[in-house]
Amino acid sequence: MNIEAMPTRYDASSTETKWYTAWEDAGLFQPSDDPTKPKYVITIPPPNITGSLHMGHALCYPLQDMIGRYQRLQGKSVLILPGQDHAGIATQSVVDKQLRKEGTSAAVLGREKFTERVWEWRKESGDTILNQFRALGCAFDWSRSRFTFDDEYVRAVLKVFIDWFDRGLIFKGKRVVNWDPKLKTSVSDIETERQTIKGKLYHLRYPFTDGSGEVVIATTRPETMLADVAVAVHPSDKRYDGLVGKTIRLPLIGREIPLIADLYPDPEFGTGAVKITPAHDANDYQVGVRHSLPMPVILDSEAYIKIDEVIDFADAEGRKRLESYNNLSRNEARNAVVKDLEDGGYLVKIEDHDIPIIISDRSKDIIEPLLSEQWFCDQPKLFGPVIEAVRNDEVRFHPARYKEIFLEGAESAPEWCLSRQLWWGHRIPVYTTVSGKTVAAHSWQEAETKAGEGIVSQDEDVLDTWFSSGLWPFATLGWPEKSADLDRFYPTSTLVTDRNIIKLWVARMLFMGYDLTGQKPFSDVVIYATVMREDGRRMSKSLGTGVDPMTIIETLGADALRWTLLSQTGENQELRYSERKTEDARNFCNKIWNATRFVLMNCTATETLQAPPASDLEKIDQWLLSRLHATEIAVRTAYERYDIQSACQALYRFFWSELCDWYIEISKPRLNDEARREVPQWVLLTALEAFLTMLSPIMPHLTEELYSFLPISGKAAFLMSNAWPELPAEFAQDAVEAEIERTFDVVRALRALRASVDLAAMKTVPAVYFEGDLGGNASIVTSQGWAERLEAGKPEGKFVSATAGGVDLHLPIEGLVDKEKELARLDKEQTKLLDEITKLSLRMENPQFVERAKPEVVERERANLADLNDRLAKNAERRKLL
RNA sequence: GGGCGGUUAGCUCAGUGGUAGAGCACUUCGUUCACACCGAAGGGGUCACAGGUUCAAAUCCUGUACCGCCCACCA
Repeated sequence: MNIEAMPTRYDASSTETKWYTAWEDAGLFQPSDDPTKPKYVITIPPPNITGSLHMGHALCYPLQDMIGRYQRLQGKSVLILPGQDHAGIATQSVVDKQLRKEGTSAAVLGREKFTERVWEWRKESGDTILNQFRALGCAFDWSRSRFTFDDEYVRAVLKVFIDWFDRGLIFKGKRVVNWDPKLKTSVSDIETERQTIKGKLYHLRYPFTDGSGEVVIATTRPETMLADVAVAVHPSDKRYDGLVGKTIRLPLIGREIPLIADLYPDPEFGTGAVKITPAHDANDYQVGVRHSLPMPVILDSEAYIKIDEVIDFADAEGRKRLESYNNLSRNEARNAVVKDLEDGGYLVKIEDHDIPIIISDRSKDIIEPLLSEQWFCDQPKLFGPVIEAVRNDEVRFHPARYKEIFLEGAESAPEWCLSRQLWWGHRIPVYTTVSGKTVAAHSWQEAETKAGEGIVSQDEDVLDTWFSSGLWPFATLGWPEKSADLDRFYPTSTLVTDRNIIKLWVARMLFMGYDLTGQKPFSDVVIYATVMREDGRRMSKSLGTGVDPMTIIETLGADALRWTLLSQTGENQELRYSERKTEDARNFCNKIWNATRFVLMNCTATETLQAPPASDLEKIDQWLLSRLHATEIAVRTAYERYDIQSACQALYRFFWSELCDWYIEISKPRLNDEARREVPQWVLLTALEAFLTMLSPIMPHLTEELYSFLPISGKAAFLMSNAWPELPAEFAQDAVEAEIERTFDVVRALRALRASVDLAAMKTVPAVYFEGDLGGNASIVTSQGWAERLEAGKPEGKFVSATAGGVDLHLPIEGLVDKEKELARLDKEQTKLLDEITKLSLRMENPQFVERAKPEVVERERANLADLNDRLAKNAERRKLL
């Protein structure tokens, strides 16, 4: 490397692409073939093919890359397997939206043409996000990339469905589910959002059939009363003593419905009586099941009134009314029903009320709880081994608090609605025979063979996306085939994901893994923080509050962005992003660049250096190596605990403060001296190699570039394939650290003293005097305090003084001392000293403290007090000299 | 309603029993031959509040307030 050619600014963009290509060409993204190496495996959370990079991704994927890079340095054979999720509903609605822009739609095209169209779209732009992971520097094994619609993957999905169907773990049932009337499908909870809107609470009069009075109920959805099948009260509610069992005539319709007792109604709320509409409310549905009530549906799949299931139970007048409501929208029906209730004298009152609604993420339409026939999976049964494994820490969560959160969810898991009324997804492999039997099979032919009779149809629905993603850790490795990869890489090591999908995805992978492979799919689950804006608000594309990571990468670099996010990653549940922080990170990159440039300028010897004999090392060399040793331990233990922010803190402090601010500055005189330069050269190169290696998981590009310049022996082909530093135990020297820190205190005091008399930093003064013991470190004080020489004793003439680290410093003053300024400085010091002395004396005079506190604490405080008193006395003396 | 996390310098955050820390921002000084995306010095905090435990509490316990998230949602 021609050092003169190194610019004084680090250029991230050219460096980053250069090295990414080099690593990939060298095959470094694939696991090592060496069978003796322990393995480390991550299957990344497959992003949706519709996905585009956001700040959450910019944290999640580099975090996995960083863990992988660290494990690789630890000598492991690392596989990080990437891929993508077909993301049924998300993709279908994106493509459908495109079609609508073109004046057509999925419905017009039909199932087959539509699916073809989605495939086309995927080929065009489905890989965008994976390419963005490359820009972030993610060392993923692209040769093993998987898609949940790969042929082998589809086979795995079907096999699981068929096996579980045959074992009775998957079954068809009628339940109230989240229904999206716009997309006309059931949706999972994660695809919905709960909101509260201002609405009305309608109080309605429901008369008894025998004319003996009435029950008043309250509802926010009056239009659903058309499908009411009962009114429920709490059994302990005295107001309804003796009334339960009576029959009510449903207003407008004339249907006769019972007054029943159930634990569901809250006697505190309203009149304590609840109308029961089992087909359109999840709670009502449960009541309906308990009391074997009919469950008529009055809304169609687009949420328009549909009367055929209720019409037969209405009286003549009721039928006429129902006809008038038929095909009205939810809102129209509400208005009509309320008007008719009012006209009929059934409306008691209308109150303002906050009503909870569920919004579909994709369509933004209001979710309708709707009774429909769907496929379900018996999750509660499958959760058994998982609950045990998590409880026993066979699978560990980081941060650990998610363990309890997970267990609570797992223990109360409901049945899992598997079916979606979409076209983009794995079609449910259930076939109906001529005789009406159902059979699950891989194909039409297999179904016929299995059933022993002709098949008339296949189920139209597709599977919930999470069913296929649940197989991710093993289906990507070839399961159910006994493939070499499955044998070699399963179970995987760590799963990194967002806390929002613990139940939806992590839980499914766990029980699918245990049931289907008999092993845990991974050992550790790492939950990372949500990336927020600096003001604490969410980053949201629709609100325009997002920051595009690609723009940041282009202007400030992927390494700077990685540092920004990873250096804020620990056990926190959110972090705040601002571009300013990435500018700081960019500055850190530049500092590393320039410090390395400086070292290279000072290590121009053609042959590489050997470690000097220990006796050649000065205290300051020993100090830096000791700090390096401590930093290595801090960084390694922090990485192991996924406490990335602590690792970053240790690296930052070591590099900027210890290596740059102190060691390099102190070493400059030796580096400029031919005869003495070898030791600091060796120390700098040793520290730099270790530092760059330790930092490389977080800033892979910059560190790789600088490593390539280092004139050291035994270099790895790439820093990425280097080994984690193994530092000799002799590097650790606590006593040297303490001694040097004390010397730095003296230097700081001298600099402050100079500043107090307006002496510019770095402006050399002829002499500084001192009293006390500087050990062998006087030269540090001289050079770092910018003095030509240091002399023992007190100077002649005027001077100002300071005390630190047990040393008195005297700085001669030319001309007059600025008395007022000096007095002010001494006053300030005196106030501070007196304050501390008072506090400390009180403590020392407390016999309880002396008796009960640890002896070393008492001893330390005693010494402190003596020192403070000593400094107070000196302060007084210095006043007299003014 | 239940659970979890948070509240420390102007901002963003470290700090789990022994004299309050970092980065940024701010003030003053400085372009000296690694770096002005830099260096030196400095100002700035009764650690949300109230009790308690302890010789000693930002730190442990109890309660309160506010912010955020999750779960269950009262029709």
